[in-house]
Amino acid sequence: MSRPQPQKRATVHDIAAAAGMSRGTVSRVLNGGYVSAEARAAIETAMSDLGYVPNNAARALKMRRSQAVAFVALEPHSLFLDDPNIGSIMLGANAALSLADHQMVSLVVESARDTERVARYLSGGFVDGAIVVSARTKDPIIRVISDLALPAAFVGHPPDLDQNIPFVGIDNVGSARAITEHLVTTGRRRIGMIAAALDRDSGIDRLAGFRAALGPLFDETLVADVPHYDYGSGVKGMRDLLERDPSLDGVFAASDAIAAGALEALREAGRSVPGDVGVVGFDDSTWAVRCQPQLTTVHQPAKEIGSCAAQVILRQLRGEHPDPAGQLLPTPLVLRDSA
Amino acid sequence: MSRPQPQKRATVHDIAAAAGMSRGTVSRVLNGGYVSAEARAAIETAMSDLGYVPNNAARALKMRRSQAVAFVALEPHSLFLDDPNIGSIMLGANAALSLADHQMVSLVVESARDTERVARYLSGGFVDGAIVVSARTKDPIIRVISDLALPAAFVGHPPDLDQNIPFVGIDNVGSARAITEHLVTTGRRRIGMIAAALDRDSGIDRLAGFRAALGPLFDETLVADVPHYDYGSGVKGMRDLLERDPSLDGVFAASDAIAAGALEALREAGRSVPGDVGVVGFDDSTWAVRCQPQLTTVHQPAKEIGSCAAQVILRQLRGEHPDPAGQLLPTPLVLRDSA
DNA sequence: TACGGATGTGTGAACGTGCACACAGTAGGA
DNA sequence: TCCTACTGTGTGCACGTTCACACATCCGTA
Repeated sequence: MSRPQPQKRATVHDIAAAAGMSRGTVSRVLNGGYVSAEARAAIETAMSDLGYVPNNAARALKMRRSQAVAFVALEPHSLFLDDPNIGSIMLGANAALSLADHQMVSLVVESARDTERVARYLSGGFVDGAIVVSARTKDPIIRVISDLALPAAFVGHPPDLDQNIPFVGIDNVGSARAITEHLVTTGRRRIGMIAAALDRDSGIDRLAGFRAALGPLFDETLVADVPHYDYGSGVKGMRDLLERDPSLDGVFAASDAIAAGALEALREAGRSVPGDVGVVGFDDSTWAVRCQPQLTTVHQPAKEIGSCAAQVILRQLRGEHPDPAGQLLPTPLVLRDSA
Repeated sequence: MSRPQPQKRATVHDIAAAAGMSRGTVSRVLNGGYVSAEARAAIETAMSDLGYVPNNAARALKMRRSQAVAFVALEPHSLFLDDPNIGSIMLGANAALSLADHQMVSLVVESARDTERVARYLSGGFVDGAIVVSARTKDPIIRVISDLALPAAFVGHPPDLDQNIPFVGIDNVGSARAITEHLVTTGRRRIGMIAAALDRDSGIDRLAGFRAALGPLFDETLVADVPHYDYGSGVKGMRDLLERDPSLDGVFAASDAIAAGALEALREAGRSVPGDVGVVGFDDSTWAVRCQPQLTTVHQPAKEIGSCAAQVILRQLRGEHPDPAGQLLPTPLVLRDSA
């Protein structure tokens, strides 16, 4: 028969008894304090003999600290499958938290059921803070976090985000403007955009930057609106644009994946890149160097974003005020072959 | 000044006092039992008035159950950036756990520091079980799990895995054999393979299947050995193969990403696909439909693998014996344009 | 009337930890 | 001699929850 509780785990009591000491002394060995060399040695051998592992749940209950930070990915379906950045952001955050001896735990929110359960999890004392990625306007998770006053950091921020919740991101407006200007200065005149995710700050801002760069050249009809940052949307968006204006000679795609899809649609329409049409992307993800031709794009410092968000949390845990409420990281242009 | 503990959180005591009831009754409202309608109503209004949220740490301490299951991704650097399957496996596992009202928490192990901390986390009572992805031979995490007798499920299994730890995977040998046979039956005669990750079971088994399918046709010199399942490795591996035998007319790539890289190298060498060379991949990931031509490949049921691993854990938590120690999921061939 | 069962409620203990406190011994200085 | 400081150890309590048990009330029936 299988046993629900396989073997009783050793506790501080057991260690104390085995070493002929009291619980307090065991605790001091673990957490620092005055302990004689013999006592320490006796307790340490007892611990390794009995295979002692401290009980996090009890520690968290007593200390009100779990040494864990949540990494919440909202609506990750498209994120994990199409957006290569999320992985880098996670790894960046994990590396920074790891250095401070905190455990990063990633939570995935796909359904309403998930939302509720994750909200309970966040408020239940299992984590000391939360990094939230890709929150949408009015997400219930946001409410939970601000109600609880849980230390938090948003990666990108939805338009209606509470003012005093810090966020980390990039200057989407400025970067979009810069890369669009690259198209202009290299002689493109009929420039369109495949805009995506217009319900998120990133999508809205990239469109705004595009518009600002073009000024009077901006033409509303040359903006194709697609739902997601993925390859398929790129193919469809590009076909759409070509239909609206066959004389198009420049395209700003809201992501590298979209740009890759656009390249495909252009190839199928018999246009050469960068000869007939200049294409630029956004993200500098693995897509950028896989494409033929390789993409000129905006480098998004995903790893740094992750580690920066982690720092924001750690500062709050130390009781410091998160200095700049919002933090924007630099995004250099990467010039390759597509424009 | 910032306050370390923002506001005192309401406890069952506070709720009981506010509702004029005892803690026991509050607990019964939460967990079921005999409660009168009035008492229930009073307690429920008190709970929403005070914004009560149960403390998971206390519950976990008392119950010895956290209702959380870890999803441990070992050496995820390449996983998250190159392997599109890991995301689907995660989402599949999360969906299944979600249905059973369990929280999936993903842990990332990149460094030795991570290994130790994750081991502590797993043994500390914050999770009831663990799904382990992509374990390598002799990973310390494996030892921790079997020492603790923590309910576990491996996705794929390293060659030296303890016999009684259940795993979920696919029949890499059989699938590789089947897809290679497709090359043979469509008339290819000089068939090479780009083999990857020969330190993992998946890599070893795919090579074995390839060899078995070819029988006497197998030629040791037509196997290019690359370290990872990624695009860049595909490009390099294909160049290598073409150099070894320019008359090659078929290639089995150990992953779709590798196949995509191979297509690139073939294009650069002026070979047509599938005209001159037939190419087949493995995974049926998003790569497969992005390529030109689209890939004939082996469908890997990533989502099902995840949910199956979750089921294995849930069964163990119910005290059932994990019925089949190892479970292999079917992998249909997907015929597209590349061979 | 008395009894057993169903329904409803309160109380004490325990989960495993860390910390405040109490206590004991030693040493140095006024 | 007394006071203080430092080192080393043991004890009680609290963190917030759940569960077993005790108690209380009501009903139907013997």
